[in-house]
Amino acid sequence: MTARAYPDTVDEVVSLQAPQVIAGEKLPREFYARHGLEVAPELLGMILVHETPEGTTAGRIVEVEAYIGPDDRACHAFGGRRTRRNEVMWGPPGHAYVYFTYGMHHCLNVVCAREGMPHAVLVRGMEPVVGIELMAARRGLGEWAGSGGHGSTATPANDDGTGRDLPAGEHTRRLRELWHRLGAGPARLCQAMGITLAQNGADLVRGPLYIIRPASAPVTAVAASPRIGIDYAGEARDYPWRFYVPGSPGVSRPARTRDGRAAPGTRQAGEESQSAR
DNA sequence: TATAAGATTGGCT
DNA sequence: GCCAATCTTATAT
Repeated sequence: MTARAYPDTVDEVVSLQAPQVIAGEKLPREFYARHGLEVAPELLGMILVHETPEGTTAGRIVEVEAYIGPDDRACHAFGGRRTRRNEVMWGPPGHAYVYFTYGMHHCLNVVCAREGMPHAVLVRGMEPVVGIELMAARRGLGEWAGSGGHGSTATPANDDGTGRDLPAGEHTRRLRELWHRLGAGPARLCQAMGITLAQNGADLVRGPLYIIRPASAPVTAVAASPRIGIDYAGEARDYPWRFYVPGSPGVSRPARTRDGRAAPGTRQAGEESQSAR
């Protein structure tokens, strides 16, 4: 039983890019001014938007992780550490905490809770909604998403350059893979959205980087798992503070469970369902 | 000033 | 599955 259907046709993708999907209310300060564990799952399905001189990009958030302050060993503010890097976490809610890591990657967090209480939600995965070609260009995948070239419904990855239609299954596989490469993972997402340290501290309630509640396409299923990449965090590594939309191609990787097996609903881009189908 | 590690990704075995 | 890339940040001399 699938919780949500993912695009099988070009038309469905086009409809997902339609303006009404991003027509919605910008999330107010009060939305963010709550405990990180309360905000995190509610961010799933919301639309992250970034307006830049290059153009506007937007994506549907499908994977997040909560980092909840001085007592959370995985949190940058663990132990009450207040540094130049994490300073924004300590400020008022509704701002972007962007940090640079591994010498090349940026990660976006949404600051929650109250000023002086460093909660943040890491945005780890999205499904591209607006500006897919710009995202692809930023990610160095221009040839993947270049304008299709024929027909008014030309969309990313629907064209093999021969002018012929692709088989339906192959089409779906390519779409899932493109979406995965554009939005699955905190650093991929930032690169696609044009988010860098320049956005660190940005006010999500006032500026060109913001999150809206979509007028349609609500999330129908939420799964939880341990957070990714925090083996250093002691027993906190097992806390189920990662939230994601099962089956979405925008989810970065399978859940890690205590016994090391992949959890349900974490199929990767382009994968076919293993079970009933 | 020096050193180690990182809320990752992509390429190769 | 393993490992290099690449450099800011945090922390220890």
